[in-house]
Amino acid sequence: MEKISEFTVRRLSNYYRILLDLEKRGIPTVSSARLAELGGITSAQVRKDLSYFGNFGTRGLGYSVTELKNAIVEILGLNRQWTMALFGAGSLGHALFFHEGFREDGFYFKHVFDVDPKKVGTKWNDVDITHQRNAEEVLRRDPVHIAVVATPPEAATDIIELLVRAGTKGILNFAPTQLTVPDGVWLRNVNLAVALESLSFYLSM
Amino acid sequence: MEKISEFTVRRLSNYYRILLDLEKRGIPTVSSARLAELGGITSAQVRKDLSYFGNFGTRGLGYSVTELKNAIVEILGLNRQWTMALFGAGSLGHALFFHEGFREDGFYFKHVFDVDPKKVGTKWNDVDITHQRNAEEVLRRDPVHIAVVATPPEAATDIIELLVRAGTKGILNFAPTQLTVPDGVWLRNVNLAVALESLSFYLSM
DNA sequence: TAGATTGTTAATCGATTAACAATC
DNA sequence: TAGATTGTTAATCGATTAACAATC
Repeated sequence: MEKISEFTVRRLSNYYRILLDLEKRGIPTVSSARLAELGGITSAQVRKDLSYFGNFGTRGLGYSVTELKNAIVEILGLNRQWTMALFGAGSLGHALFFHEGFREDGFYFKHVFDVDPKKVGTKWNDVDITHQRNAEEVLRRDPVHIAVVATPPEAATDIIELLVRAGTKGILNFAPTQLTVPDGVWLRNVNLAVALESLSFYLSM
Repeated sequence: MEKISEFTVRRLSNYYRILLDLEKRGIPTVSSARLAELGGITSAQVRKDLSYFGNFGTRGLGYSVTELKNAIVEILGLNRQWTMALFGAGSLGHALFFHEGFREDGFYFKHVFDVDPKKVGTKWNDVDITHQRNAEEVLRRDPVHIAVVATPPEAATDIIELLVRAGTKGILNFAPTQLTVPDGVWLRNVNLAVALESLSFYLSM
């Protein structure tokens, strides 16, 4: 397979959400031009993105909403369950754990780790909050696909190292810490401050 | 001023955080090569990014950590207070409201809006939670620089419209809704599902 | 001075867009 | 068939990197 850029993958996520909405509204087909309009991009971009993965449309007619949605579900790997472990049971961790959209997409939390003795031993839904010192052992015994790091920045580096040792292959990091991972491990950073600072930059102009 | 890309602005945010850390560790100077190493990019990229805004270094010696940090603070507009309004007092809104890093950077919430009668009338710290139907009036009387939207996706479109009417110029949107704003209004989207779907895509390969 | 490192220009790389033959 | 729209190639645009003169 030709190398797929992160840009393309992010747009696929967007097409997926747009198609879900069209399907809910009972719209049977969509053209690349309409999909582009709804996504705020060009129709050439839409067709180019899809062309990496196959031919999903019909010339003259466009795309079947349901078929294209199902194809993107396959491409993004959303046709199965993804297990996750949460590090950090603070307010951000809480928001992520209880975020409806994740479970609907097939992502669900199996483990929660924290260092706060007041939290360790309690439960969120039916998931125990475990002390972080046991995380490596727990994840070796009962691995997850993805770890979500929502701890203070100082804690993130150690957590990444234990995750690599435990064999976790996907990491979503919310801590504003520069992290590196070996080949074969996928790391995505979400930095809330960066988005705000981009606004303050453009608002200052 | 030459047009500055969003890529450059995001890297400036990163340089800022790296420089804060170097300063805290008492390191007086840094070269573009070292800054690049810490940020996981190339030294040419660092020098190019900075060159849009001025000459901050000394040939042969590199950059003064404190001076460069202060210069970036100016560039990003972090040398002042930014007022914000939060829409949606759910668990994500709660996490954002109580997020330490924002206030440290000069961003703070002045208003919180929600539609839940159980929440309206209560307070977070010293900020009243107000019914969303009064948001436009409140924001006209007491405007903010930035609105943060952490509501269900169905609510986002109406909120964006009221914000535009109220004259709010910066919007940080967490709702997975395709939104458009007129010229002069800056919108940034943060979509948590997109980051996870990018992981599931690459993990599926 | 000699070594180090910036600031900037030119070259490269990769992503987006335009254009159009294929075809429903 | 005629009009519409895909899939793909080539052209364009913009971002990154290499290279190096300037200079501390």
